[in-house]
Amino acid sequence: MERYNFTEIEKKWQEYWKNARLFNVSMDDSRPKYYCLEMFPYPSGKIHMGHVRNYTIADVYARFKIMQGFNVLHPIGFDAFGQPAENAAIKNKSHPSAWTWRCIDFMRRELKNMGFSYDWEREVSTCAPEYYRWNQWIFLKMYERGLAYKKEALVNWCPSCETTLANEEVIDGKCWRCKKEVKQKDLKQWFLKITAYEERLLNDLDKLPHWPERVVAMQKNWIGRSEGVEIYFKIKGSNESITVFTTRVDTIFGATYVVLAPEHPLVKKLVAGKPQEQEVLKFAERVAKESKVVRSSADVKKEGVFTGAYAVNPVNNEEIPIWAADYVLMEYGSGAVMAVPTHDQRDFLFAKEHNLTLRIVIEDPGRKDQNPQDLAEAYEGDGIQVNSGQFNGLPNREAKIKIAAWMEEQRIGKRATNWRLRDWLVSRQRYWGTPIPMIYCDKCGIVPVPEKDLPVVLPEKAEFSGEGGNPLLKIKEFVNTTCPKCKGPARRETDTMATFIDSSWYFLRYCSPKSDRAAFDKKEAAYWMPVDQYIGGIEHAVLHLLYSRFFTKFLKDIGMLDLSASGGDEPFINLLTQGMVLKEGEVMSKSRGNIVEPDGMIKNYGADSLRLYILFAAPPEIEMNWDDRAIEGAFRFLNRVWRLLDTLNLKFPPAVDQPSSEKEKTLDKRKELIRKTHLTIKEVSEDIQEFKFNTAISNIMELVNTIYQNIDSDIEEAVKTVVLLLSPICPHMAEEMWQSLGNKESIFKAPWPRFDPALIQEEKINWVVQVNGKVRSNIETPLDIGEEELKSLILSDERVKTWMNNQAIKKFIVVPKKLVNIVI
RNA sequence: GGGCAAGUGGUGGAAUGGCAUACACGAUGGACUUAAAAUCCAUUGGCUGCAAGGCCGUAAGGGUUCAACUCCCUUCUUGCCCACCA
Repeated sequence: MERYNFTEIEKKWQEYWKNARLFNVSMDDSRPKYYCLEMFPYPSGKIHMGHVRNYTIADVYARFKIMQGFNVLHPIGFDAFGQPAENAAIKNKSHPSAWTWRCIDFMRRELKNMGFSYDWEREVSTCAPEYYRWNQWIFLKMYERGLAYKKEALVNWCPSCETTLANEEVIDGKCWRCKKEVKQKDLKQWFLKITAYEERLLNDLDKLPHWPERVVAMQKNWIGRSEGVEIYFKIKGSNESITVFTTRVDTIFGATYVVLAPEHPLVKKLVAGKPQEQEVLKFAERVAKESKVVRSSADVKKEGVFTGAYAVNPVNNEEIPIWAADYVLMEYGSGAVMAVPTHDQRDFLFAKEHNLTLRIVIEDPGRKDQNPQDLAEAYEGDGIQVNSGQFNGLPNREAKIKIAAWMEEQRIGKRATNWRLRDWLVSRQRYWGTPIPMIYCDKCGIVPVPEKDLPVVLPEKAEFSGEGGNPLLKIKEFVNTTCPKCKGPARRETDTMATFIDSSWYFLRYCSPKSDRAAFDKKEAAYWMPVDQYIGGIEHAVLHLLYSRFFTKFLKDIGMLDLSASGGDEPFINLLTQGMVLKEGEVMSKSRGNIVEPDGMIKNYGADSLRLYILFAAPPEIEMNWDDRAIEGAFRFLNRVWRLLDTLNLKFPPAVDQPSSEKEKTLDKRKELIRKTHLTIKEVSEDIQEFKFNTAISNIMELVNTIYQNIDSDIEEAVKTVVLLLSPICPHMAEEMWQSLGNKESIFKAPWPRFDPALIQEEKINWVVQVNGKVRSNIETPLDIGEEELKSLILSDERVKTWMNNQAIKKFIVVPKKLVNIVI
């Protein structure tokens, strides 16, 4: 037989799948549906090993589910808007559109070479007007409901990308894309009111038991709910008051000063006309210029100035100084805090620096009657209230509740919940994105583009010089328009949408990708949604996954999306976050020059070898280290499987007059092989179901090894099983072998094999015998042995006797069918 | 600073209370070959012993248990996330 010609075979079956429309699906109530989704790629030009790993995991699962009888939706598309295309256009003096579509063509071909089971008729690209039209439509729906709004705010500005960024896109004070430092800028920008959903986004995380815990933790962290009390401090000699938020109201009697963020609006008012005015304003100005990175680094010395004004602590009417300091952030809470230096480390450091009053109000149970001046650091633990008026003597946790209630009664405070989540800034001052469908009219103000006028098409003619900001600003035909209300002259919004909007609902578009009546067909979406299995990188744990959850809830609320089948409003039921692919412990990157190209691997070893290797090397969730030599091992294994066909075809019927001892031996071998075959079906099915592909593969390898060890018995059933079990992982070779085994239809029309529990039963038990917990012997017994019989058998074992050395048995522990431990 | 995850042969990893190192990669030796490739066979945690065997061994230390890579505590290291969040 000819050797395994993967190039030819892989091409043959990819053609076959396409022509037979094997993976093109439609609604079918006779079978359970299964929606298997991977995070669609940004078309940067080439697929990389990260994509290969992500999509191979998904593909194995999709094919596995097909064979299990599910109606499997497994789509792909391209997240095609975004800045790299624009940068490439500037660099190559071309157009982002041309660049993007070229990249898409290239990547599509590469994906096809991998043999993924996509329904290619559902492919979407977010940069097509048929797609982004619905971004605009959803935006308008949000605008109608007050969830899209424009406001002037201090926003994150990346000077190098020349655009604004969402909070989620600022990592360590730097731009997530170009890693340059982000500046703060006062701009009027479009926001989506994701905070209107904060409570649901938080609480519904508990309805996602099949999400990785750390993703849930990261989202909880990001939404950042904290409960506490808002307290109102009157300002001495003024009608104004300062609102502060605290989670430690039990320390209120220890508040010895109040601190405002330097940019707090009250600061200017407080210092007006005071001797401190110049100093304070200068300080505020200096802090405002500081970047987020500098300001938020924890080891920086806390700086601040006294405003000259005093506040009144409402619980004891004490007058305490008001300071402005850089360690208080305007973005969080009310931009003002009550400072309790004895019980908050930041306040402690600041108070020490500026010689402010310290008063202990919660006693450290380990150090009673301490002098506050002797403290080396703030005590943030629990204890008993002291110096706290009528609350003295209470444990602080109890006091916390009582003080809050009392303050509400006295109307000097109110229980409050604070959230870290901010509204989503979606305006981008870039060309290559969805135009925000809004019009500015001098007479009518902000006017939304009427639905019938959608899409607002991105004009083709634009110049990409890289200078002078957004190219859309310079396109007169685009900017100048008429007001839909008064028909007078008006201007279009030139900001485009953040591309994370595109990916916040693409999984819905896949359900009916061609629909020109709606973003998605309600019936189709009701059938396919929610996504049963979502697979992608951990880097989207907050951004994309949070935004998609928000969009899904919104679309359900406006009656677009019917998720009654799943009883919730979450888009993704199961989530798998795959690990990265590394080379020698480092991320593959151009600058490091350590990129392994999937294309080259396909050429040398075939897609099946690549798929097999990438799954075998490590469990999907953890990072894997690429090893050029190990993929050869995968290739060798596939050849070893392939050669089984030779063995089968060369087989002669067994000689009739075999000696009886030989016959028995053959029978034994056959039994052994059947047992191993059924055991492997069981193990591999369980492993694939749980994404344990590496052990699934090692189990298949063991079965292949067993076949070779019993090569002179009847191996046909075992070989057939190997081919079936391997088919989701190495689909091309499996199809070819399946055909060689005499099957006329695709292996993916065949049912997933089942095991017979009776056949995997062991005929004997091999007991592990321990003496004092150490393995000392092995004993074989029939299945139905009684405990007494077992005991006497074991105690008569020579090795056991030696180790027991006639000592009395203290305990005799039997683990059924496995192990015995004799304690002496 | 807080949170989460992980640490097992030369390497990737397996075992999640019950024979630690399955399955591979690599290495060494051998068979086949004029030779090479491919393939096949054997060995492959450490120490010790002629051998049978014994002892040690899952980052370090302690604990629970008849039994611990697995559970608990302490420490160290690495990775990720969050972070002057009041």
